Amino acid sequence: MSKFYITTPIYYPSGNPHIGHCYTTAACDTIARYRRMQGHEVMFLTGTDEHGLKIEQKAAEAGITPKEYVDGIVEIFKKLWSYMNISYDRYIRTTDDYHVEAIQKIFKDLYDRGYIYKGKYTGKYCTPCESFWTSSQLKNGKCPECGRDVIDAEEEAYFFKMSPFADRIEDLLLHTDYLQPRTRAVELVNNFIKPGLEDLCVSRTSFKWGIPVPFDEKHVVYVWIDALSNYITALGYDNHAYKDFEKFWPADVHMVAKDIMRFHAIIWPAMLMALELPLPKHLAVHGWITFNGEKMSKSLGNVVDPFVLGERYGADAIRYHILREMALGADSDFSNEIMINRMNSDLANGLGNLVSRTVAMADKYFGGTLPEEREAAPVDEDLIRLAVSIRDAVDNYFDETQLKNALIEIFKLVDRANKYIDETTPWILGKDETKKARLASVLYNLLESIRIISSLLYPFMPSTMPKIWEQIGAAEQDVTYENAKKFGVLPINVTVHKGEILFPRIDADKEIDALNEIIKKNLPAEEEPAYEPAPLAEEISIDDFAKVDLRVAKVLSAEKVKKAKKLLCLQLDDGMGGRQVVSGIAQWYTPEDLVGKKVIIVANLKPAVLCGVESKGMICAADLPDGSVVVQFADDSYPCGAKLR
RNA sequence: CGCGGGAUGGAGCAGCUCGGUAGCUCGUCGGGCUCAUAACCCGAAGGUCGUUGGCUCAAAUCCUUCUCCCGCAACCA
Repeated sequence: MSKFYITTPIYYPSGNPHIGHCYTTAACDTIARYRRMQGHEVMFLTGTDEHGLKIEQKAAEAGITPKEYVDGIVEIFKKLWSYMNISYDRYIRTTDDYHVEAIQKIFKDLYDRGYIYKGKYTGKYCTPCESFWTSSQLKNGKCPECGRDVIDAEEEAYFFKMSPFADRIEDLLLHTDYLQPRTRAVELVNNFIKPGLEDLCVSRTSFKWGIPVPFDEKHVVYVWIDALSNYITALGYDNHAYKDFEKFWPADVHMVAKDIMRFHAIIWPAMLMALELPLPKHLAVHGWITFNGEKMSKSLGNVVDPFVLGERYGADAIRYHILREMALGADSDFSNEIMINRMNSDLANGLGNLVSRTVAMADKYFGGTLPEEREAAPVDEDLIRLAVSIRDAVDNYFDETQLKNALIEIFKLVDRANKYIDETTPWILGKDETKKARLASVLYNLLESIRIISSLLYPFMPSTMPKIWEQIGAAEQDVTYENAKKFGVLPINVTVHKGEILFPRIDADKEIDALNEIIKKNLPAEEEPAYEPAPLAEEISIDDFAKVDLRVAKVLSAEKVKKAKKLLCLQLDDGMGGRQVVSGIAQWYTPEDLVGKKVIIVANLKPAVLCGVESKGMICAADLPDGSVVVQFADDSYPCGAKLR
């Protein structure tokens, strides 16, 4: 028996799971179930990445220990997975003892091999938050957490050498089918490999909630090694908790969302190369689920609670919707309208109704049990031909991780079967005693089509398909992968059982109203985030202030900086010969808005180069609560160059 | 000229690798049917396949110009 190892990322439990987590996990679950059906020995791994500063802070806010905090959220993740029928084989938590032990060994191993060395990490540091930020994380040059000033600082840290692996990674991305879809390979290579791979900072001293570096206890292992290694520690690599490493490694598929593609496309292979381990076969990257076109986020107030959706429509309907809607690589928009349309047209009108009408007719005309007499007709052939061909097509799509297309393929048979009913008009046959044999054939062919459909659909909707099997009188041995390619599997005198409606039709208008109601109610966002002015900066003396030279200047001309989204380049008359200033206000002001107006500038600011354009000074403007910026215009009567104090 | 992706009937997408009747889902309109969850089936309307030029007997498909969108990178001094 061949093996198949598939993983979700390990999720960061700094908040409750949302529909995006559901997508990745449901997709992996579907693949895992399909592979099991095919007879592979499957290892399906998911878990949580539980260390780091953010967890430490969240726990502190809640007044509990980090472990207590993550325990609570992990509970919710597991509950959701059980609710969504996720058949994971193993759940790894980075706080598990065996993982901690293994990470320490791996870190030491990499150090001994010479790939990890001690160095200095420099960055922008916010003292009150005790956090380092990269300059791109800063907001308006200030700490993104608290809005206060940051200082240049450095801390001692361990680094992982990336450069030795650059060539091999480039080859992996460009010349193998590791990355699925391949569209982003060139982008990764151009942006990260060609400019030179920077060594990776793999330890921190600025927070405590992590795995201590074994030979230098004031450091904790930073996320890369801690989290990415889960894919091997969960199999027992460098630990004694499990013994499956030899059997399951390398992974067949790591599935991730595009935001963490880079780590899995570059860092993870580099680590494995350093450890001299085989590389995973595929990295399947999917897009984000957007909500009414916007990226899902709590602050936008559009998080759809999977528990709420599941309660209303059932886990299978949600699984179907997200798997049917999402294509590998691309984002897909999630809205209540799209979701309800999909569930109504495919599940209720298409599949559900097909089962319902077929079973109802068998019941009505034959009391539930088909007679053994048969009469074939040419019109049957097309249906049967399609029915036995579906499995191969689905196989191919699974090999390419194209679950959406697999579903489309299966539903072609649903449509074909519904059409077959019209072609054969069983309700007319039913009125003619001499047509009983023909009628039995028609119904049998329909039941067989449904059997094949439901067998192949089982990995997608594992709780509803058994209900269909019950209704069409299929036994467990009838709905195997093997039989999904055969026609004529059900007993000739099969007995159907009328059952509940599988997918109730949803009243779209009412339902959308109801959902909007719920969204509104669930959002504490109603507490209009009162405008919180940024915290007061540190007190300064009059001498400090005297260092700042504020001047009035007139905008002579302005133009957008090419290649920059936010920057305007302004030529100013500062009464001192003129100067050029670049300002990040292009989103809120056009050049015409500014020309001729007078502004206040910080005139003695050290010049800097932004996007290749020199800027001498900065324009004074106010930050608004919604993130926009308002320029402080000066009265036209002020002379250019006038000094403010 | 930073890198990459995209622009196809009202909406959302496929087709483009390897040129040759423009297809699917939803929506709209008309018809059929009555077994079924007001479901199902058939038909119709609706597209100069973003723009310019080119190669070709023939271009949505190959090359070129431009415009606009979206990622990534850079940037609110």
